[in-house]
Amino acid sequence: MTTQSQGLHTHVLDTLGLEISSGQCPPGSVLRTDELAQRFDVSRTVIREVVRVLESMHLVESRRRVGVTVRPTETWNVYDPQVIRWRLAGADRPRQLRSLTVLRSAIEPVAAGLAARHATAEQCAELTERALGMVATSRGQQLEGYLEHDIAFHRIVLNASGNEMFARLGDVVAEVLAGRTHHQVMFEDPDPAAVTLHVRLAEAVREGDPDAAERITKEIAVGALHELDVLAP
Amino acid sequence: MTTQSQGLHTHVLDTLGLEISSGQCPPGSVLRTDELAQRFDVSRTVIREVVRVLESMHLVESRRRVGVTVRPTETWNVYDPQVIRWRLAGADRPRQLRSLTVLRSAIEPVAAGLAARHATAEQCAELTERALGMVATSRGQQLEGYLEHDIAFHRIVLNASGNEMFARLGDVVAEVLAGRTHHQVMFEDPDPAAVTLHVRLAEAVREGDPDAAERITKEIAVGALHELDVLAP
DNA sequence: TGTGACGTAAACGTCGTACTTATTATTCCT
DNA sequence: AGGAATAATAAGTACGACGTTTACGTCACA
Repeated sequence: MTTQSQGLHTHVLDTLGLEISSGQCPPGSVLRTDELAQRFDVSRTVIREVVRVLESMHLVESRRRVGVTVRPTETWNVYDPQVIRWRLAGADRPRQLRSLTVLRSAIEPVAAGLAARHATAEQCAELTERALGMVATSRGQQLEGYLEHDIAFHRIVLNASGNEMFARLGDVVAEVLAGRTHHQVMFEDPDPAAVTLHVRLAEAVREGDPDAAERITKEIAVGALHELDVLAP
Repeated sequence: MTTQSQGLHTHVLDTLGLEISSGQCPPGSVLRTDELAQRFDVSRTVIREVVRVLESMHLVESRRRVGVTVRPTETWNVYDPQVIRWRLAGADRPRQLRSLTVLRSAIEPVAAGLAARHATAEQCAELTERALGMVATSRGQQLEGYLEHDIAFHRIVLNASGNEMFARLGDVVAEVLAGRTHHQVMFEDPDPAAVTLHVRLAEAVREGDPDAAERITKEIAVGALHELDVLAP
């Protein structure tokens, strides 16, 4: 489901990554390259390359004479978008969503403040456009359209902050928003208050008011956290 | 220099990663697996595994009939500790240090607030211990000892926040602090004000005062940013 | 002259096998 | 029982072959 067929490597990586991050292969489990090669009906070469990638994500550790052991959760590269995707698709999506939302609540207000200082005219324009898009799709079960605008909106803010680390968090935010829309039980239209806050944030950025931008973004974050508390205890 | 000789793979990966992230192979450059194999005097197998890892970090992209092309900076996994290490060791360490410090200034105050709520007695004890260690090593050119305590201190705060994403930022903070101490021109002892703030933060966490913890951490962050402005324009 | 189809070669992708090396477990000797 | 020699195991590395995709040049045709 996650991957089409763009290469054996991708398929095996995706399957193993998902199995590991979903806890199906708990930390300490041992995998053997030969077994994996047999199981996926691919050569050991492919398996080795996959293992090397998983190793670079600190999901596994490969030692001679012992095999490929799954490492404890604390060592995983949880900022790797791939890992995030796997974990959001797996077992404890709620816990994961909460962690990520808390992270957002720390980052995005600061990023919005910086954006209010550094945003270009073009960025302000697109931000407003996206906010209006959110308004337009906020009623009548247009969740997919709303999601698209929402993701774009937050991505612009993060980019406009001018900080590379913030900007690169755009993918993470996208995963979170998408995860919320798709997996969560979202039978209702988005919270009107949130929509309003996005419009006001676009204004604050356009007017170059860092304090307002930061404050408003904090409100958005609080709302998101509250939403999680309500929907997933 | 970065790596001893724990495997050909590691050596090649480290060399190539450094060359790419230092801009020596600018985005758009094309590498050929055969050439690399020849250059490092290893088999294509090793090169392929390295390329796969670099690909998973989004540093390169491998396409048939084209070769391995270096991707633009915006796509790199800048949260990967390995990438961070490479970039800090490379050309634009100043810019990198600034980005990371801004990131810290967003994360750590929130993390400290959470730590004040969630920290265990044991964590409080070790935090105080580390703060005292910083005091003890703050004078008389004991930079290495100070660094060790500093890193441990911030790691405890991030861990005590109870948020996995924050906790995993410990490595990043460690890299930043180490980079500052080692590469920056630090001919003087640490700022006494910073030392005091750490002691006060340990107190605030111990007393379970989230607001104070957040405020004090913000001051620490401001100090770190200011220090950067002074030392690297 | 411009445009399209077509063929070709260059590079990665995959495979199988053989060999090397590190590490663990076992055995054997004292 | 304890320690040293030894065997077994699984990953690490190498090499060579073939498959597959695809950029690019060629040629024919309008």
